[in-house]
Amino acid sequence: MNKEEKNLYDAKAKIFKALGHPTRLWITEKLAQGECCVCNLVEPLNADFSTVSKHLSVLKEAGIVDDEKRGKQVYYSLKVPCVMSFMSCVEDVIESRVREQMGLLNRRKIA
Amino acid sequence: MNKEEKNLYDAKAKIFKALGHPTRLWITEKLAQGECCVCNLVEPLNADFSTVSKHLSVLKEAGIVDDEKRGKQVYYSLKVPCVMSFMSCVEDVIESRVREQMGLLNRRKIA
DNA sequence: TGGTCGTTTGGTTATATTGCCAAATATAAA
DNA sequence: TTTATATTTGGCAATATAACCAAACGACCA
Repeated sequence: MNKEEKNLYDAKAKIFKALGHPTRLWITEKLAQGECCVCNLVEPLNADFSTVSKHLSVLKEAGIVDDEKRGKQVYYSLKVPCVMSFMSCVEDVIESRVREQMGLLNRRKIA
Repeated sequence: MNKEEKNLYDAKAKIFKALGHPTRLWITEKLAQGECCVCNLVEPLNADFSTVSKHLSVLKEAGIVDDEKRGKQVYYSLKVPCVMSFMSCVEDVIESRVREQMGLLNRRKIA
């Protein structure tokens, strides 16, 4: 893996990393339904304003969301809708894990 | 966000997190081309055996890869091919970021 | 049985991430 | 201009992650 290749993998990993936090994932899905100001994210997340703001900046840094200041508020929006199309794959992974674990339980029952 | 919902987001985030490391991303793409034993990953990654093994266990924990012991070797394989279909989206994100940055450069040149 | 090869596990240290608080900034309203 | 509101930034403490080394494990071979 040369330096250039390494940079590409770093860049890709950054995007996955940005999505790799429950709060940021929630925000991403929320934004998939339409733009939203920070203030409307804070309450449902039950987190500090600064915490939400920092999560948003991680998503922005990764190129996943966009922000636009309008008046006193900053509106964030999902920049890359294709992110959402991956969610069903992610859910597949989870489902298959659940199924496996049930399988293990059943085998234990039988034994 | 109730407890059950929180668990779902944790589980989803875990999958993104697992992919959120350049080495693990590289491994994932490598496995997309076919199964591979640990020994064949160590050299190209230029990393310690134990390091690679730990990365693999993160991917396995997340449900992304499967392992199978055959003789002395352990073969890992990509369990969820749909992961790869997301890569093009990730590359889109990167490309759009690059394009933006070039835009900024040009504007600076003009100014 | 003993050796060794491929792999995993445990421990340690360095580094990164998270979440909260307080303070700074910016826009709008009084 | 002062005040209030929405957001970001900086700093700090707690926690998580990463990489390396050494040691343990398990399958095969002599």
